[in-house]
Amino acid sequence: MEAVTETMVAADAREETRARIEQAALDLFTAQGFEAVTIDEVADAAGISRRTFFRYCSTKADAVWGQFDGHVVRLEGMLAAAAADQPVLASVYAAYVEVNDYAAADLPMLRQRMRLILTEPALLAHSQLRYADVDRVVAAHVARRTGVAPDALVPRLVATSTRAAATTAFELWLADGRITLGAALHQAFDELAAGFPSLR
Amino acid sequence: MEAVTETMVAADAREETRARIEQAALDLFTAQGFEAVTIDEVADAAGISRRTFFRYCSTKADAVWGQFDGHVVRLEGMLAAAAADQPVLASVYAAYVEVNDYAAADLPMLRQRMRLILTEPALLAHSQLRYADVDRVVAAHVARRTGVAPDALVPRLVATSTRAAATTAFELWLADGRITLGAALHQAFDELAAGFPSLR
DNA sequence: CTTGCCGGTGGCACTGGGTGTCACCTACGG
DNA sequence: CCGTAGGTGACACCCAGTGCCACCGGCAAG
Repeated sequence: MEAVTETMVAADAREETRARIEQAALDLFTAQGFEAVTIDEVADAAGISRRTFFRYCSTKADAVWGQFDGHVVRLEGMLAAAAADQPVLASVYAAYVEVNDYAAADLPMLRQRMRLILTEPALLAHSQLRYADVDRVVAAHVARRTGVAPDALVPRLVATSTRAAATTAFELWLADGRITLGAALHQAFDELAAGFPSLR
Repeated sequence: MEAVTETMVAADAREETRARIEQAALDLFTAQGFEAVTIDEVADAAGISRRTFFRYCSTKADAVWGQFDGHVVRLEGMLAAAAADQPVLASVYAAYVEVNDYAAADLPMLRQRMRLILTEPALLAHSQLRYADVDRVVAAHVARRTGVAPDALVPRLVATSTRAAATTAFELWLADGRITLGAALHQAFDELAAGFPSLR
């Protein structure tokens, strides 16, 4: 952090550091495995101290999640803006597809990130905490639209099973290099919403 | 560990120690919270050393899971023994209900365990690793019965979403003191299998 | 009875994630 | 020129988890 910050406002420098940490973490974790890399190594690669790493990422696992909070916020906004006459399940379906509509340039990094999250046990475990936020947002939406409590069966079930569908779509997208993420999401949601027609 | 083992075979003593660790862990975690309790405290309460704790539980989180491996094995057996003419989804449904058919005497401890797992963030995260085993078993069953690969969309999706349904049922059972665990499971699976009819 | 093996245990030291504290430095307004 | 505030690094600390070794009990062979 020397010449880089010269002509930079503080917020920009912060964002730039954040991105450098994330890239260093993704690369090191991909190359050597999540457990095999220490935080000191990530911090060194990002040109900061160990202590500063924890000021940007509250957890080692957090380093791979990027701006996931913004992701959740965008999903929440889409759900809130959904047409009132649209079926609830369809609105969740559409919001999941839209929030995961990445630009082509972002796909390689997304692949790297999701491969780590779904492959490394520690990151898979941690993902449950991040996805819990998503579930709360979806459950609140379903509850609002159906007039029941957010912790009732149907809102919770819709939230967890639609997220399960999205996760499955990501797994499929990662394993099969040909299918589009959007196509995988559509397949998974169609199966789920119809009660698994292909099993009858 | 002195007089207790007098008339005991080694395996019995081991099992008795295991149960003591589990009870101590559940009680301490419930009373003070998972993070606030150190392993030394659990070990002391169970009358063993810290090092021995890790010979029984590979992780602090593992202490609350009891004989979950046996659970998974039983589920696998039920799925393997399912009638060939039964619809696949129904066989998964039935196996989940049957494997969670606890004796009344076991319910308090199950409640304590599940409340911790669903309430404590660290345990919720860890649960993902345990449930991954369940998912593999279910996906393998669905794959076998439908003649596709275990990592194809439908087997994975059935596995993750049925587990989501089971988890939701547990949450409902915990929150609502009146409903039976079996009834909650039935409600959740019925919604899921029919594609959320209550939303139409 | 003694010797030697063997499984379970405890003690100890070490690595690594995460936190609290403090000193420093730099940019800013007075 | 001074004072303050926010970001940073260094250090000390706690705790989860691991490797290693020494010990102690039982048990079979001699």
